[in-house]
Amino acid sequence: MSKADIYEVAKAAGVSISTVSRSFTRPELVSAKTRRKVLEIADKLDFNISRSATALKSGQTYRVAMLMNEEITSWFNTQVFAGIESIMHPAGYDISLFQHIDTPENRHEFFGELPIRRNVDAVFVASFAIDPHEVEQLQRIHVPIIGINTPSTEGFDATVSIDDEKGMYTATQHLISLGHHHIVYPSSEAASISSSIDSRTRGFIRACEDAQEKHDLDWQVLTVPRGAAFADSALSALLSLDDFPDAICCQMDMMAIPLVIKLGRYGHLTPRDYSIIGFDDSPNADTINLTTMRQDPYGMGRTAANKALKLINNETLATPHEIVDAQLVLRGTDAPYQRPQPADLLQ
Amino acid sequence: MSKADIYEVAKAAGVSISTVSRSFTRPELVSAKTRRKVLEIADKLDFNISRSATALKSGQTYRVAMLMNEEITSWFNTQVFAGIESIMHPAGYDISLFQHIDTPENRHEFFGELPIRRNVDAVFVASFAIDPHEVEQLQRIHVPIIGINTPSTEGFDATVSIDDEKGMYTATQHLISLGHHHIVYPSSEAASISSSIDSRTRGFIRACEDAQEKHDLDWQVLTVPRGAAFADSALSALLSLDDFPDAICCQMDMMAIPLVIKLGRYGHLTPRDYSIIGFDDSPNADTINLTTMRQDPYGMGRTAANKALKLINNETLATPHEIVDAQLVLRGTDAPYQRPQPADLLQ
DNA sequence: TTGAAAGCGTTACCAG
DNA sequence: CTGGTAACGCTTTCAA
Repeated sequence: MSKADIYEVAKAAGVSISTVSRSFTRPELVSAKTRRKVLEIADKLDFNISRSATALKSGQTYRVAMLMNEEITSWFNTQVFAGIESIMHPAGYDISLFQHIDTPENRHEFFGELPIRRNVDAVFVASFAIDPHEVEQLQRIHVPIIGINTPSTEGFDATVSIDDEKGMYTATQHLISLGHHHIVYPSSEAASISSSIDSRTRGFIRACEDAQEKHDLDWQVLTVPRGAAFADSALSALLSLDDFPDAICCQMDMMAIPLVIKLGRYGHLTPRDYSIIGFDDSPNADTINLTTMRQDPYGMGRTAANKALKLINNETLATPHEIVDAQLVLRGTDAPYQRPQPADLLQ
Repeated sequence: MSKADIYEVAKAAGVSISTVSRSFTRPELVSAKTRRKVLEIADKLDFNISRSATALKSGQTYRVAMLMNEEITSWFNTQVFAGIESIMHPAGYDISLFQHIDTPENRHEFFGELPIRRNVDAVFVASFAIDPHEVEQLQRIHVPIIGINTPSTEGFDATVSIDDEKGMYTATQHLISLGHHHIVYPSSEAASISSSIDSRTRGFIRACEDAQEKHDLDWQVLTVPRGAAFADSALSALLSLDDFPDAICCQMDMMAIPLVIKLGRYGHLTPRDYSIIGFDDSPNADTINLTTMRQDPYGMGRTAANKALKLINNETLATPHEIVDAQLVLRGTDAPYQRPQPADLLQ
């Protein structure tokens, strides 16, 4: 009694397979009575339309690919994925995930084989720089390519990006306008391929350079190795500075949050002793009261997905390429500059 | 020149479509020279085997469903998903996600329509209680059903679960053995359907009851409303207690982390003034040095996926149902009980 | 409103 | 090792 096919359903309902098919996919073409009967029998026989067959017949795959740097478990990737999913799933699409597309081996394998060729209806590329050659390769699959936080729009049918550079420029400016002079930017080493992280660094540098003369700044980028312990590396680098800075500008909240907590253990309290600003507004940023630049990767995923749906549907996009700004979220880790006071007076 | 089909490739390569097909899926059956030529031409013509057609032909869908409570963005869900993905993707499967399967509307819709019927090769059910009727419904799709942290193994072909109750029993025992007497368990209200959260509460209660007489305990479960602000609710409930507890036992790290940080602002410092233990070992637990019970949802996802693959392959599982224990991770938020001292002596 | 039949792109059997 | 061909389960004209 298991796995009845469309013929059995048709027979049991006393109709043709055409009618069974229509009862599911174009119910309006079938009389209410027939349809009800068909659906009822189908349910009894555990029957349902096969997506594979539908896909084959229609030429669509009802599947989209999502390429990402690193793991889906990172905050940013999860949020973008969830945003895309929230649009694509109800529209009948599954997401085929390709993680770690930023490692040389995976890149080579992926772009060499192009396993998604003819097997997805659209491709999302989240947050990594694919080089011109790879964009070309991707285009050969002849489906819409949608970028999220890609460094360039070149070769993409649509993109959504936050302006990382401008966002970090704003963050830095905020610290400068609070009167801080000694500003450090702890930065984990750039990935092998340029990513949005680098744009942020540029934003910091540009803001400092622009304000340099007027504000007599002492600023620096403090580069630490990538890896799981990057925040601890930054911490120790910070502590080993001759003068502890009066402001710290962070690449991301995942850098800022551990710093706030652990610097506290070494007697450096924010906002009393220094200001610090993060980037992302990721979980726990509000818990520690972190002032930060907010971005909305979930929303970007939704935007990207909506564009993809239109593109799949052969519609033309009014604005294929969108840039959104990060928002300054003022909380409790920033304060106007105050001349440092002898430690024993602080009690 | 776009989207060549298998016939064009065959013609261009001077072979039959059978050979083209075999060159991709059973290369060992084709001579090296022929294969190389076919692959080369296929690449030139942007051709690749269609998964939809393969799926149709083979009767498999190369798709699995994953049902989850709430959103994929939660730490637990993301980890389980990533674990499943890490096994299923290389094996050629996509994951079709069904979120919020715990809300009445979604449940009704999902189990009524059973949209995955005949459309997935396996179903993963993560961390929610489906009632007996729903298990029955699910079984009607005639594919393996694998549970992750389901409250019962009934109706599942395989399950992996952590023993939430035992884990929390252990956590509670640890606090008791440190000499704490006044222990509070802040708990967000149970979801509409029973989940692993409830097991943890039971573990706490049982541990307290078991130790009650011998240790003269004063324990309580402090229930607060669910929702985004559950940690703040717990915080204020805690602060409004007549006597502040000397130990806090938390449902999960997401409760413990904000509490540690925010209680600090109100002058309650751990481990000086109270011990606190979390559950999960989620991100930032180590940053704040939280003593907690570790679970490994990523690993559970992998285990579940491996079971699924075997089941799909009609193999029998030696141990279909596995239970793993949470591990006590001792860090810095627990200490032996000390009689509270007058506040002014603490400076 | 319904039915018959062709065809979507594979795979697998059977020949050669 | 390679080719011909039927069949997988559906959708979609075209006719009735």
